[in-house]
Amino acid sequence: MTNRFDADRTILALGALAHDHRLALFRLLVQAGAGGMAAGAIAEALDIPNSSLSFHLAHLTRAGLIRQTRQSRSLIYSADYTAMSGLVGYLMENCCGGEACAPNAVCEPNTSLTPERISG
Amino acid sequence: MTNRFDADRTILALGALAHDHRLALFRLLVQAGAGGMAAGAIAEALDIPNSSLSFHLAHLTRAGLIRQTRQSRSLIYSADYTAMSGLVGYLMENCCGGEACAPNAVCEPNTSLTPERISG
DNA sequence: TTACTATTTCGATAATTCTCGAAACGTGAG
DNA sequence: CTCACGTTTCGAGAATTATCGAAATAGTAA
Repeated sequence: MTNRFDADRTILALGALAHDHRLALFRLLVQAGAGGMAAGAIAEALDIPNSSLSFHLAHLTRAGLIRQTRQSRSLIYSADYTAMSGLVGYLMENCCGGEACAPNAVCEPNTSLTPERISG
Repeated sequence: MTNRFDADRTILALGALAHDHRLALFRLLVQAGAGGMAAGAIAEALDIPNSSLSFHLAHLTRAGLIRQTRQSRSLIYSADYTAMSGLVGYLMENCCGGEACAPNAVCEPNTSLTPERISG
C-alpha cells in the first residue's frame, strides 16, 4: 500500500473509519502505539466476537489504515500513522480548494518504540 | 447543528463523505465557495439524476457538512467549512492519544463573500 | 506426529444503503 | 386561479455491508 491518497483511496479510508466498531478499533490501535495489539486482545478489549472483529480488521487493512505482523501464534495489528496523516492531508488539501490552509498534518506516535520507522 | 464533534457525529460525517458522489459533491461546494450552488446546477455538473442527488444532499445535510438556503424557487447548498474543520480536528485530536500533534486545523473559505460569517 | 492455540474463512441471515422514475410539493409568474 | 419550474418524497428493486457460530487454517510446542 502506497502513501498516496487519491479520491478512491480516500473514500476507502473514510468508509473504513465510518463505523463505530472500526473507529473504536482504530483509536484503540492509535493509543496502543507502535507496539500494536494482538487480534485476541483487541476482541476482548472491544467485546466483539472474533469472527466479526476479523472482518473489521480486514476492512481497515484493505484501506491501508492498519498493518499486520506476526509474532509467534498471534497476529499483531498496529495503526499506520502515515496513512492517517495522508488522509487528513488529503481532506485539508481539498477543503480549501487546493490551497493548504493549515500546516501539513504530521502525526507521529508518541511512543518511543518505533523500530521500523527509526531505522528507515 | 452544533459545531461539536463526538464519536457519533464523526461517524456520521465520515460516512457521508465516504461515497464517490457525495465526496465529489462536497468538493464541488467547497470550490463554489460561500455563494453555494442550486440543486439543479449541482445535478447538471455531476450528471446525477435529481432524485438521486436529493438523497445525497439530504445525507450530507444530516451530517452537518452542508447547509441549505432558499433563493426564490431554487434551493442553494453550500459547504460548512466549520464542520469540515471540526471533523479534521477530531481526527487529529485522537490521532496521537489525546494530545494535539499539529496546530488546530483551521479551514476558512478562500472566497471573500461570506455575508453570514462576516457579520456573525 | 499429535495436540493446542490464535485467527481467519465460510455460509447464511439480517440490515442498511443506493438508485431513479413517477408523483407530489412549494414557489413565483401571468 | 392556473400554469410552469425546481426540488423533494415515495416506492420498489438491486447492491452492499454487518453479524456471528461453526469449520478450516496456520503456527507452535511437546
